[in-house]
Parts: sequence; C-alpha cells; structure tokens
Amino acid sequence: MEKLHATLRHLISISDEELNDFLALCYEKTFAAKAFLSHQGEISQEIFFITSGLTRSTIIDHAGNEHTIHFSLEGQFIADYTSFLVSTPSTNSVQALEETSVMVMPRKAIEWGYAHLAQGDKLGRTIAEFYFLYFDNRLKNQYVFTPAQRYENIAQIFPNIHNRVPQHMIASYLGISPVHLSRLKKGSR
Amino acid sequence: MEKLHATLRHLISISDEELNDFLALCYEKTFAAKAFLSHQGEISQEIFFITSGLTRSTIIDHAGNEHTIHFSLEGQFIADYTSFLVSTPSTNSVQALEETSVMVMPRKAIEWGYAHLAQGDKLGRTIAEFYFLYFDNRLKNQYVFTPAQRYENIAQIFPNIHNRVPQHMIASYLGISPVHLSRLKKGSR
DNA sequence: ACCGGTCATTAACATTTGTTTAGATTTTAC
DNA sequence: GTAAAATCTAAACAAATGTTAATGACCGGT
Repeated sequence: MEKLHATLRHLISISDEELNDFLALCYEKTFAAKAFLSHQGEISQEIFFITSGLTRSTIIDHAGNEHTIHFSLEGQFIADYTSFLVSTPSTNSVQALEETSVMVMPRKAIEWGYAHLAQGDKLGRTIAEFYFLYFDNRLKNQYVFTPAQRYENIAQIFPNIHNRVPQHMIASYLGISPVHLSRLKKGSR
Repeated sequence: MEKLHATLRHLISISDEELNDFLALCYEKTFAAKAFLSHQGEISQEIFFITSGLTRSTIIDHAGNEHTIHFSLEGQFIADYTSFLVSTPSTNSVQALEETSVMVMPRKAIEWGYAHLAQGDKLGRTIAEFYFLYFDNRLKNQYVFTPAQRYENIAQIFPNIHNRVPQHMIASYLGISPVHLSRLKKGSR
C-alpha cells in the first residue's frame, strides 16, 4: 500500500485526502505462483499495481502457441490495458510467476480519479507516456539489435530477470525458440 | 488548419478562445517529397500534425542499415516523441514521402496547452493512450501473425499504403528483406 | 523524348532459425 | 523423500529468411 502511495506521489502532487479517497476504492490481493490475475477473453475491468512479485503476460498466436509478451515487476502497473480502454475481450492473460501481491484498482477507482483528482488526467498522461517510452524503446530494439544483443540487454529492462524467470520464457519474449536461445548463449561464450 | 481544429475538438472540449490562443503558437509548413521533417541526432522540439501527405520514420541499426519503422498519414501526429519527452537526441529521422503539409506545434505550444487548457492533460492522456493502443496492437501482431499475414493486414493500419509507398519500405517496416516480401507475395498467389 | 535512377521480380546460394528428439539435471508436488 | 514435471543443452535435420546479382519495367527530371 505504501508502495502505491509513494509511486503516485512521485508522479503527481496529490493531497492526503485525495489519496485516501482514491485508495478507499482499491483493495489488496495476493496471488499464488502460477495463478492468473486475468484471463484472455474477459473484458479487463481493473488495473493491478504490483507491490511484490512478478507477472508475465501471454498471448496465443494464430497456430495456437502461447507466447510470453511481457514481464511486470514490483512497482509497475499491469493489465490488458487495451481491453480496459476499449472494453474489448482481452487477448492477453496475466499470470503470476512468483507469489505476487497487488493493489487492485477497479475501473470505478480509475474513473473517480480522472473526475475528482486535481491532477488525475496528468497522472493518466504520465503513465501513458511511460508506456509510450517503453514500447518505443522495445520497438527500436527490434529493428536495431539482433536477438543475441537483445538477450544481452534484457536485464537492463527487467532487472535480475535471469534469476527469476525460466529461460524459455525469455526466449519467447525475444521471439525466438528456446533451443535457439540456448544456441546463441553457447556461441557468445 | 481546420483539420487540426476538428481533431482537437474531437478529442476534448475546448473553447474558441483556447483554441485560437493555442493555434497562435503553431504554424504551418510544407515539405517537398523526400525532404526531412526532423533528423536523427537532433533533440526533438516540436510535434507535427499532418494535414496532407505522408511521412516515414527511419532508424539506423547496429550494422549501419536504415529501417523504416513507421508511417504517418494525414490527421496524425508525428515526432520522435521519445526525444521530445526526454530531451535526448532523436534516434529517428522523419521524411516526407510525398509533398506533405503539417502544423508545427513547438514545445512552447504543448507546454502552454498543458498549463492553460482546461483539458490539456486530458488531451495529452488521450493522445498517449491512442499511441498505446497502436503500439500494443503492433506488438501483438508481431507475436501472433506471420510476416505474410502482417503484410496482408497492413492496409488496415495504413489505408491505401500500397499505392503510396514503395514495397521495399513496407518490407522494411515488416522487418523482412524486400526480396523475401516479393517471394511471399508470389507464394500467396 | 531521353537518360539515369528507382523499383520489383527471379534464381542461386548462404545463413539463420525452427523442429524434433534425446538425455541429464533441477525443481515441484505430494 | 520420492516420483513426476519442468528445464536446459545438444545434435541432426528442415524450413524460413537473407544476400547477391541480373533483368526488365517504370518514373522523374531535364
């Protein structure tokens, strides 16, 4: 709870009263390892703020294979935000990779924030800009670096990920097969 | 000019006076085909709104090869927005592919908007959310569809692009060689 | 109308990446 | 503690994609 406090105060100026009113609309929840925070096909009605633990987001491709498209760490927001924004069935599932505690921010809380927080829209803008930077960087990496280079750099984006996530999920994130990633590592030694 | 008018009014509610004050800080500019709206290495100090024409954004990879990472059409905003936000040298160049007219929105105008427009932050949030949706969709396509499928779908994202952009730039956008794209097309016939 | 450059296609060949299978090790669940 | 599952590596082979080079069509500028 304090973690979300600190994160919000870091992003915008917000009074104690505003903060309390907002947090009164949220609640805490803990998921066991491998539990799902949200499922593909459901319309996303909440945004999670991770206070401890780690999640991955997955998607199913045209051939029925699952891909890990994203990792989310402590201090980050996670949802199928496209589903949340547009109210379409989510294409992603979000799964805890460790025991993971989150603050659940229901749609009501978000909407209340935009309507009643003095800097609610600024908060939304700042978070959206943050994800713009993340996506833009990720896209550039795709064009600029080889898979081997992207593997070498991944810990800069997801600190300590090698100790927390199986390698085949990292390979999936990079868009290559686990066998191939193993090969690339061998080559770079 | 009317086009930016209409786009802004579509995104937020804004009074005539606010709109005029904001637009007074902007100006129109026209680029010839092949001219550069902005160059890699410079810090982006303005956002362009395309009123007519078409641009591409390019980036240079680790081996010195140029890639087309993005197209922008009439009615869209374009910049190296990461450079604009963080004030780092831009990694992208933006080039007109046809004669292209834009409204130039300098940093001063954007900042004025956030400070003085009643819904300035909401505007920023909405635009950032729009790009979130674009990037998220693009990322999912990368995992879910084959290059051939992505080629087939590209006109849904960039209407009429096949008649306006050379095929090798589309191949570059898709992340494949022009020779390979030609092969894929042959196979699907 | 011409000329030079850009562009799309094709073929041959090289390289990268995926798939399958197997084996050894580690982790997880009960 | 033990059995089952998950994980990583390895090798052999298959498929996808890149590279180079050649050709002809098309386009833009003069």
